[in-house]
Amino acid sequence: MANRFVQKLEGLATLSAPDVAVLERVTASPRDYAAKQDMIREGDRPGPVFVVLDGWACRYKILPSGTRQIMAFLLPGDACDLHIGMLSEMDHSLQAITPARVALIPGEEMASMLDQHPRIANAMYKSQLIDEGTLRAWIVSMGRRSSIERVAHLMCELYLRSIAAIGTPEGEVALPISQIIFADALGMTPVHINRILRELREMGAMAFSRGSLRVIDPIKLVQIAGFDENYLHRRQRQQRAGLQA
Amino acid sequence: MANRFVQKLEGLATLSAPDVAVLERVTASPRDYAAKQDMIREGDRPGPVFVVLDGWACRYKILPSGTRQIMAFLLPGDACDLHIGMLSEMDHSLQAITPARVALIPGEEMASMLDQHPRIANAMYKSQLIDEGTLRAWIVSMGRRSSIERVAHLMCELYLRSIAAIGTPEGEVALPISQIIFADALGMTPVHINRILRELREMGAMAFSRGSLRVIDPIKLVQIAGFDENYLHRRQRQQRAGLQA
DNA sequence: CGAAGGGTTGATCAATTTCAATCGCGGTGG
DNA sequence: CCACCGCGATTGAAATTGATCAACCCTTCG
Repeated sequence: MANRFVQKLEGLATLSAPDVAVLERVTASPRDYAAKQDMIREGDRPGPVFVVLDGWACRYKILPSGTRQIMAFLLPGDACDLHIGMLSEMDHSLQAITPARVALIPGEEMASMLDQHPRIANAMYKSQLIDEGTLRAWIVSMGRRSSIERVAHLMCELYLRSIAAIGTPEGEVALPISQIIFADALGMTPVHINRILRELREMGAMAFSRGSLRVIDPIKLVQIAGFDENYLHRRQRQQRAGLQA
Repeated sequence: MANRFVQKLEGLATLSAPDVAVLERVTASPRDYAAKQDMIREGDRPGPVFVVLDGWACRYKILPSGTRQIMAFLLPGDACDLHIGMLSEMDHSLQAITPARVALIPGEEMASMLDQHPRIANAMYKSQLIDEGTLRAWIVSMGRRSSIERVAHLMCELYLRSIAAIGTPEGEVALPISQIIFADALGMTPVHINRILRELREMGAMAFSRGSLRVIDPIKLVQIAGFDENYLHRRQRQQRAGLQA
């Protein structure tokens, strides 16, 4: 049974048996991180490429004021930048949110893999483009959406990404995220997140509680969020379970 | 005299004469865009890679409500994503802010150049990493900085980037940006931008007027912004004029 | 059993938007 | 040459959103 990383790349390009074998090899000895453990910190010299095989992680930055901003969530199968090693210093930190299993791929190994396996390179570049699009979508949310729209939008995104990554069974999706973490991701206070979640619940759009998201009225949720899934480029992928339906 | 793109890449890696020759060739027939003209729109099928040789451009997205969010500024020498052609649909638009001269490099030509000129590939990947870091820095600003900090931060960024791109003579830097565009980039209203600019002027930190930025007290400005230039990774580059002075 | 870390709620405060006018300048047609 | 127009800049006042401050609750875990 292939790991989440291999599964994800297979969804982005048609890989040969040798391609898969190489991917299996470079992810064969993953490292485990505890929840809240930093994988690498701002200011550190970057080394290997991080690939999350299981669990959730995030990119974040702490400001002088002590507040934190999360800039991205990494779900199973997601990787940090492929060329991370080219820079002399990390400009942000990576942290496990849940206990996580992470493959560390040395820069040279990554380079030769990209060089010798064009299909892998193709899938990984696509994946990176999608990550970048997600970054841009976050900017749009933070800049121009009200807090309820912002929360709804992130929920839509995580709902789809989580299903794509984990392949969840039914209407209820596990998002192992505290309200505090949502606050750090959305640039709001935990207090306000809490109130907005209540509002969304009372509107009958969705209910989030104890790490589990239940989408009650998908159409309403998408509408509130002004959500347009095109930035996730799911058309690139094989199977796709919808949010609209 | 090499164009801005070549100059920028030379700042990121040591290029050979053949490297430079190839770069000159692929940028030899640029296209001109008028101010406010779209280069490509959300939903369009991506084609060639865009490289801005002269003038300013931006990435943006229009929301259903009609508001606009700018996600990045492209200065002379800056390029859009190298692998843009891999996706089936643009998830945002590109627009010239000023009249701009732009090289369009076909995907195949780009691919073979990256393949055959490792130094160019190196420089371009570094450049892309820096662009991504800038994206993340914007998220941090939008999420966790007050409006005065946010404005000050963007001014610091554009001051340094503009000098790096254009090589400006003295204390006064040309930023061909209206207050409306700043508002669209910072997720604020033009009215509020105006008031914040006044405040920064009255504090004696900087003065922005008619497309020209004068940094009056660099230390004060950096302090207000909580600006840490590490995300621009200027250490990667050759010459560097400071903001701290 | 006690402590810690979320989660929840109310009351108040502050930042930013919204609405509404006015101003100024560069360009254009008469 | 000059009045007019359109767009960006500027300012004031009112309305709104979200943050802050302060409790208190609940569950988990050592």
